[in-house]
Amino acid sequence: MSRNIKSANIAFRKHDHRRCQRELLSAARRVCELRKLRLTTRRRQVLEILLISHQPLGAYDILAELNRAASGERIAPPIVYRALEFLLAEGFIHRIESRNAFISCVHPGHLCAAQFLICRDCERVAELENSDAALLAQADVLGFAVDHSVVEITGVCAECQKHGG
Amino acid sequence: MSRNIKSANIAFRKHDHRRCQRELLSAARRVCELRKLRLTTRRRQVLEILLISHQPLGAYDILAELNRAASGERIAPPIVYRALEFLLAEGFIHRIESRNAFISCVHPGHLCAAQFLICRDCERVAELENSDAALLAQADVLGFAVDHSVVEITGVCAECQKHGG
DNA sequence: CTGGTTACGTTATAATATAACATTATGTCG
DNA sequence: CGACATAATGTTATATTATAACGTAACCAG
Repeated sequence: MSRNIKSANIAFRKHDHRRCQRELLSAARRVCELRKLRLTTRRRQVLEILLISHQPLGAYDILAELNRAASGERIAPPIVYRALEFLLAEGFIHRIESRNAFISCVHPGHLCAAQFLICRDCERVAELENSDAALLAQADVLGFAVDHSVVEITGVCAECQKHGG
Repeated sequence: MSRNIKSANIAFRKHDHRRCQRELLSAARRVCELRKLRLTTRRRQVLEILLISHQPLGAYDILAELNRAASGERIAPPIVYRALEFLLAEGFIHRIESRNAFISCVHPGHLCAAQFLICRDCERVAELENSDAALLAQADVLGFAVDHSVVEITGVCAECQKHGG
């Protein structure tokens, strides 16, 4: 559990983010190779944009970033949404439903049931990896076959509680 | 726990829904009276539409229903969104983030941390009342002050597993 | 090198949500 | 009562998020 909490906290801890970016990108490359999938330029670009920070971005933010980078081109929404769809399916990113936004996964390719702590002050998002045993047990009692879980907790992070007063 | 599971299951169990509707509506009335709030015609209409079933409805579905009922009037989106905002704030309904939809609460006014089991076959939604102790404990360890939680589990309900094969 | 498949590009539009401001209803206090 | 303050509703326009539909290009298996 302490490992999870530590890893969960990555967005909140100081770390060598250049390296973090590089590692997450090459992890994605490796996973794609293993799965015989194509991490095409577009897909990589979208992933790279999400890897710039550990914050969630809207599809149109990503779109704007793409269009800003590639001056001249005029990229349209479906391109971004298709790349996002791929990255989601392979577990390289997550969708934050309560924000209509997307965020890079800190355990790429695991297809884990992620849980998020979202600070409404600083907007940072921590990803926890724990699955919720109690809830899954309850689903099981009801005979409900779980596919996908969305767990998004909004509140104020420790740091903002100190600073914000 | 068995009580929760039972109540959770209301959308899935046969029950006297006329009565269920009446009870949930009068519960809302009582809560508003207690809190000195106005359950105006519009707000009541929107709640009634959501009480027609235990299924989630989109804002524009509700809008269409309002406009169909009141022939002649041409009600606009902000009216619906404002009523929804009120009903959400008072805990009479919930928002299902992963569907951009709204659903009546089976414990009106409790401001409970609801959790949902959403069947992707029959689209029915069960509301569980349990809060997730493990997750909250973990948030606590991180010093994160929880405000609001979104827990939405998608899968296939027991009934659809039998029928769908 | 050709036919099937996958990914990308383009246009248009659907679906969801809110800003901004005008109007009406409600409660309250002299 | 009646005038004010507040809350709620109504109206117009527009922002934001997402997808349908169809054509083109890239890839790769035989």
